[in-house]
Amino acid sequence: MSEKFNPAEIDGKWQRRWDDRKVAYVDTASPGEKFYMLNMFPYPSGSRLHVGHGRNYILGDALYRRERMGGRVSFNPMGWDAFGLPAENAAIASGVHPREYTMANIARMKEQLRSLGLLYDWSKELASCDPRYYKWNQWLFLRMWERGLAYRKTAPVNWCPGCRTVLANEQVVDGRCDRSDDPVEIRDLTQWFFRITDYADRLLAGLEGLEWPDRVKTMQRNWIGRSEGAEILFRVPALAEPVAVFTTRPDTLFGATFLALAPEHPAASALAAKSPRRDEILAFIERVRRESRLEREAEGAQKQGLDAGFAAINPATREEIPIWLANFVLPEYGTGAIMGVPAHDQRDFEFARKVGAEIRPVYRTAEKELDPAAMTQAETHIGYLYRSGDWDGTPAGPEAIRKAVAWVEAKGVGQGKVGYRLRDWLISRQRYWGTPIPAIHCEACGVVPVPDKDLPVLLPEDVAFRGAEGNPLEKSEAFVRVNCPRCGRPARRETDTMDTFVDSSWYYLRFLNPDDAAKMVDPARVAHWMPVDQYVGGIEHAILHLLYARFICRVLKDMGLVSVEEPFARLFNQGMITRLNPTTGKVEKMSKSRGNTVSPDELIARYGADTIRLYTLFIGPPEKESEWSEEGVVGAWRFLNRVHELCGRVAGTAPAAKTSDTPLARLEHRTIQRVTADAARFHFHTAIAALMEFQRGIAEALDDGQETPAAARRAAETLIKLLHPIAPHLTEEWWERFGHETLLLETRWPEFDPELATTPRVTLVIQVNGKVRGKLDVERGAGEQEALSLARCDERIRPWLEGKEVARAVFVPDRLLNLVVH
RNA sequence: GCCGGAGUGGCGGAAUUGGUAGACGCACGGGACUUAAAAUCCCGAGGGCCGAAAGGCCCGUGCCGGUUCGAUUCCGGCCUCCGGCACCA
Repeated sequence: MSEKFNPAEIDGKWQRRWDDRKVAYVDTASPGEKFYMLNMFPYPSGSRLHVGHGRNYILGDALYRRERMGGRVSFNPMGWDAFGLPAENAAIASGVHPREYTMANIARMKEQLRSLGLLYDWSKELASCDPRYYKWNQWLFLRMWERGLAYRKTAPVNWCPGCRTVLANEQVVDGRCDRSDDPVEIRDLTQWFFRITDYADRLLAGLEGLEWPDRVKTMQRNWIGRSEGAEILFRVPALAEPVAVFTTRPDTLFGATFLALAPEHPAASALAAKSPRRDEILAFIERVRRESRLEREAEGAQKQGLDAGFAAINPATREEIPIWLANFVLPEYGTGAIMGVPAHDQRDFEFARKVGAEIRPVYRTAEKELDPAAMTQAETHIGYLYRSGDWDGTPAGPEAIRKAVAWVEAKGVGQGKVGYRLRDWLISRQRYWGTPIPAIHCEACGVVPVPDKDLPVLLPEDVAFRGAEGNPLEKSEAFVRVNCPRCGRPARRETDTMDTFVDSSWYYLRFLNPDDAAKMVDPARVAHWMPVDQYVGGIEHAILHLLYARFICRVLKDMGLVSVEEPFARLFNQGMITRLNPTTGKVEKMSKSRGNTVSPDELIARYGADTIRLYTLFIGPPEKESEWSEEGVVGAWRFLNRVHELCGRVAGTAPAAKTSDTPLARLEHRTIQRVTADAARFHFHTAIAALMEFQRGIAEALDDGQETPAAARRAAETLIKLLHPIAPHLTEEWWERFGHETLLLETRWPEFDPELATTPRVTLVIQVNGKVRGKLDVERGAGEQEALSLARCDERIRPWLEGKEVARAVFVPDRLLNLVVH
């Protein structure tokens, strides 16, 4: 009957036209109300995109087109997070250079994005593996080094044997490498760090004002892990220096019956040196250090301890307490030493029970005292203090803690302190495909920064990958051999490269001046365009990328280059797309490794980009995970064809000039209202439902002869405008066939008349005692008296009122009348 | 253990501030068109009970209770699932 539309023809035609006219180009120096839309820039992976990947780009493009039609100068750039291990691993496996591999992937991915009708300002395209980009990583590194924010230290760090590199804490998940899944080992290595801990409080405070999903903010809060407490000094007669412990419960100080050191603590080896059991102690230290993080932090891991044979003095009781070395004390948190209060801390309790340390309660209730021998667990929050000198009688809580902090400060044995779980960001990697760290090791001068004039430090391209062990940079003599910039004598270049999360921590700024050879960021453009108004990307970056970007943005602000603390005002995390896996019979995340992916290419070939876009947006609320269904795609295809057919029916008529008060006009205005509101909260699935009703309404009005073709044509033009962000190709095509010379994308979003967005008559629900007993069709604005008399006369209502007395009537205008009867 | 989120037909989901629960779509059933099929269009449908039918009644948004004329929505107590953190002192 009706011709289907031909997506192959229409898609290509409009994609070419958008390209030719450079419709997405934005002069970032130009004024005007701005909207900065940004999708997290992708890693150009070797595998093709599947429809699960498409969701966040499609959503981003729909938002971009919608905002743009709203009249704001909208910027939607795209780039490539192009450094990283997979390219290097591919090089090792196949011999093809990471650059060649990456560039081929970029070209292919770009074509895939284009085939979905996604509009980006490609004139701003950047790739982090481009020396014009990574030069500024190096420049930033040097500035941070000058400010003491980049530094080198020897520390126990996470080593992934599979990736043959160190990892940041954020990249270790359950003791395993988040990329290769290998168990992570702890090694003592000298590495480069960024001092993110200096920004812990600011990173925490900034979360308050962000329009981000609560779960992401919570995850960041937990990761920063702020806790208030005190640092308390314990004198150790055998050592010159006292040992400091960090505790959140200084109020339990009188109950501290032992001191426990992480085996990595300097005092541990110092004591070993003085001990007759030196070898035994050193062996214990060595054994714990060799445990992987996985073993040491595993759930239910056994607490192990060794009595060092020395005493410390509890500053409150002045009694001698034993010093233990314990595997559950973590070297990186607090001071690496704790005071053990077994009566009131569960971990200390378990340890005390295991090694036989004293359990001394300092809290009791009025009714009873705790009996150490009978306790089965620590009591962390009970009663009031006793056996605690002047603090006796203070109830457990903040007051007790305040008293204790004041006391240790007055006695000079400690001070109030805030502890963080957050550790400094380890940024060096022992791999090739990343930004070279601009440092030079000179025997005479030490570690010397590369002078700015020598930037960028280029990655050497002629290195061998196949069969190579370790970092190929180390074997590149041309790269390593350099003269010291300070003394001029032969020196060695640093061969570590930067974590790729350095690249992604500031790329959103570089889109504003990607070709600027003179400076990293352009403060004037940043002042106009930042923050990003809408950031869209996956939840997997909740901590890593988003925390680092917030950190670096603050560093740049402190350098006077950036005007904002927070780079991303609003964040949206799209939900995963899942699909029934035919092999396992389970609904799983769509992924290549699970073998349940759907390729957009075949679907585009069959149904066109608009169908895929529409279905992807229709599948469910975008923040939730949604299951892909092959059959569902057909529904989207049918709808677009109904739109196509409708447009064909009205194309021959000129549109009616004005909206008059007709049912169709009212439907039109109500649809504009609904779609506008739904799009504002990204709920395109309900917007599409409204558009489906609208399409049907227009078609029916035309079929019934209720409306003139001119009025239907008018309505159809509104329909395709509202549909444009979702299905841009078909709607542009009809806009042109309707005789318009402008692009639909460049028209204004329709506005609705609030008066017309309502209906003149409404259904008034009649309830009796809260149950629906009838419905009345009444004029909008009908009064209570009128409704009441209509209800009393209604045949369906009357039986429910007979012989009863209406005690009360609840009337909600235009909605319901509830009669309460007895 | 702590934090965050979710639970509605056969399925995806809707119901913006408490006011007709199930919009829209998929799948399904029936019909129209067709020689036939595909495609398309129209109609139907939460469950149970009564009725020849028109229609009517009861139940129903994870469970139990509360507030209210009225609760998917608010409050209290649970259950289940998903995600994050967790020997962080």
